[in-house]
Amino acid sequence: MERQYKTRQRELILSFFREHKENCYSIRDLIAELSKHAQTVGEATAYRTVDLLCEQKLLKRFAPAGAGSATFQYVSPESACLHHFHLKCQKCGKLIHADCEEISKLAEHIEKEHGFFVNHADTVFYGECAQCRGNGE
Amino acid sequence: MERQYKTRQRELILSFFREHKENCYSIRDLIAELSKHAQTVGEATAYRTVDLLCEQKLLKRFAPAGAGSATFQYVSPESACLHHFHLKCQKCGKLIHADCEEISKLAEHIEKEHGFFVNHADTVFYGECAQCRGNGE
DNA sequence: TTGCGTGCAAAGGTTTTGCATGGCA
DNA sequence: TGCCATGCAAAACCTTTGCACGCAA
Repeated sequence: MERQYKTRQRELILSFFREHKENCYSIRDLIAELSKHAQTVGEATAYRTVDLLCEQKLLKRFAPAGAGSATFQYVSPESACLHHFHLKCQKCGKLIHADCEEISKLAEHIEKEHGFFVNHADTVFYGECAQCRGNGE
Repeated sequence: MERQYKTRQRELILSFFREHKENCYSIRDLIAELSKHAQTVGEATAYRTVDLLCEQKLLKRFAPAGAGSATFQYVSPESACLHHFHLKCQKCGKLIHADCEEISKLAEHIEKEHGFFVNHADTVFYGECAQCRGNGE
């Protein structure tokens, strides 16, 4: 069933994201960061690889805010990202995994009272994290 | 202070969105819909106008799902859209304004317990609405 | 050796911008 | 009349795709 080859580029990209769990990167960023370490990956390959990793639920894709490009961030599969919500800081980019009961209760509430089935994977709370709020508004 | 002219195009675009509160439209959709009524608006003007309307909080911008283009939808200023959450159906596109206490309580919880300040304007719950769930999964 | 992966270049689509013209106030 | 708005065309981006070559297994 394993129809995929292990290549330098895929290892490189996955490692990069795994080593930078705190931030998200556009394809452009990714290539720039890799090139700092004298590593090169073709643009098309980068796009193809992040698509692959998104399908495998190893990366999360964030839509461009206004204009700009999509960004990607590592999400560990073991953290059960499919079952909790995500809080994304709009200032520093930090992604917080909120595994809290209150939030799941809300999802239930929305489903029962509003008849609306919430897609956890696509729903992100945007705002500002504790640290950024601390560092002067 | 009013540095803006009232033009046919702006009236037209705002009216269109106001008369179609239930759905969201890409620039391409918008121009197509208007042309059905023998109304024309240049593409550049359409982009410039929706940007303007977004700044004025009369439209809400939805980032493109995967590839594709951004879409825009009317949000009435009187409905206090800045203070409640939005549920967006990924099937039919309907935007539900959830003015419910449970949800505001959650925002408080997130702020108090997680130290994360939620930006209501940018946060959208994606999922599937009651009707679409009814019409066969 | 087989067939997937890569990289280049080209294509496709969306959004922005420059500039001359048009139109509101 | 003075500016802002419009529309066209061009440009700037972002992303996808075709194809020949490279490389893992």
